[in-house]
Amino acid sequence: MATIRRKPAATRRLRRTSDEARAAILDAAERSLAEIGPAAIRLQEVAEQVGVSHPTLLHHFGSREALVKAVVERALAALQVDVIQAIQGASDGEDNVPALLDRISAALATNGHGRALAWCALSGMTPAPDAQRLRQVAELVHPLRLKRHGHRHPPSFEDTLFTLLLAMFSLFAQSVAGPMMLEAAGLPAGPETEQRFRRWLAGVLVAHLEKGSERG
Amino acid sequence: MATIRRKPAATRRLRRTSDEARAAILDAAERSLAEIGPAAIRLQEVAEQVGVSHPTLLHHFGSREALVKAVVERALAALQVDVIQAIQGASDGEDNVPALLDRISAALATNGHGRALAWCALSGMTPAPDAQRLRQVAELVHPLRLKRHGHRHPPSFEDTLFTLLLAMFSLFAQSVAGPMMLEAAGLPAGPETEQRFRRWLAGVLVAHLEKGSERG
DNA sequence: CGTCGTGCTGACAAAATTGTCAACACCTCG
DNA sequence: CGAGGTGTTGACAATTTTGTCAGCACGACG
Repeated sequence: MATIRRKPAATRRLRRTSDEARAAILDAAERSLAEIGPAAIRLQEVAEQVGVSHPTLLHHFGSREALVKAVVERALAALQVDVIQAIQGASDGEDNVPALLDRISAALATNGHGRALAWCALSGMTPAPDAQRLRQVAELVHPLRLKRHGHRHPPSFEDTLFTLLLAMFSLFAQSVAGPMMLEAAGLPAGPETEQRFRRWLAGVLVAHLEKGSERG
Repeated sequence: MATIRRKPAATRRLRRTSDEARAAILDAAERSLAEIGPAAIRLQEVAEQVGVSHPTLLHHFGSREALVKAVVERALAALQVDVIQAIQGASDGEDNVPALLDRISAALATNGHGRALAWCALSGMTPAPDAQRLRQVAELVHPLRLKRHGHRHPPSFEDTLFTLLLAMFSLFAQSVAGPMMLEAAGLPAGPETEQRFRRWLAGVLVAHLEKGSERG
């Protein structure tokens, strides 16, 4: 049996370490995820972006499903880190809420991570359990709020949690459907308007957080 | 040439009017849309749900793309109607905000229309231009708010618009990512918790809407 | 410099999916 | 009851996409 004929490599073949290859592949796949969603992650297309052939992806990840899973997990982990850093970075004072919202918004925007989160929610993918990150943040913030607050009518922990939830809901929705909603509102689409809304939201949140201390 | 052999129809073949067939097909396709997204709308699967063969879908819609478009347009139109009805139905008084939020939330939940909206936003589908529905609502509500309000520091129209936007963002996000977010918050997932958040949100919104009149 | 591990590839296979087409079946109308 | 219109279908074609596999190529290491 003659051996099967092969084309000689026209150019010097690129050879990466396994980790480098996986990272390059995940980068390309993540772009597809953010643009159209998980269905857009096609082996051929991703391989083309990376500059390799599609069996290479299967070599590194085993199957398309495993690749998608890896992309999603990495994106969500990065988002989590970014959001936590945003919160910690703005924890110097509660009066810096506008900057905090901007940072979280930026974290949701980078690499389409907010959109990736939405795709996950819609696809029914259960990301790695979040270990109740929001609750942890609330447990961190609530004592500070109580300290600031007069002792009459102290706000409940649930109120702090819901306030956080409201902020996350709003920023998440803005990152996913911001342009569509702004258009429906007859507002000029664009980052300026979105930031304007965020500043307004910061005012509402602060007013709520400080409500009651004025009454005491 | 002998004519091609055909299987005789085992059972009496169902025959609908064109409109009936289209509606049945759209119903089945919408279920797929809400469950997994536009990519889940597969001719074979939808046809199976309807109980017809897949060329029937192509006969009625011409192509898969046209079918998806029809599903999306119908879903979004229905959502729009539901939301407007919810707002009008609760327009008897501003103090009925909790009921209003519940109604809009229900509109977003029925038939997964909120999820469909999210899929559209993520897929980059531009639905039929909304004719700035949110703005129209704001223009309806703002005068009422001004009338209720003392004449000192009258709220701006933009403030009313942003308040509406905040409500829509929150309810939209809750309909899409509610369970995921609640879990991250360490709250028990379920409609009770979601309603609880909505009531809390209503309180925040009302407080904001009435703010300033207390100062005057 | 040989050989060994592994990143990488072309060719092929298999399955799924969209779309085409001629023919069939049922209803309506003259 | 015959003819036309149209909803419906099985069979087929073409394309796309995932997955398999044997073998090549490049770097490391003795």
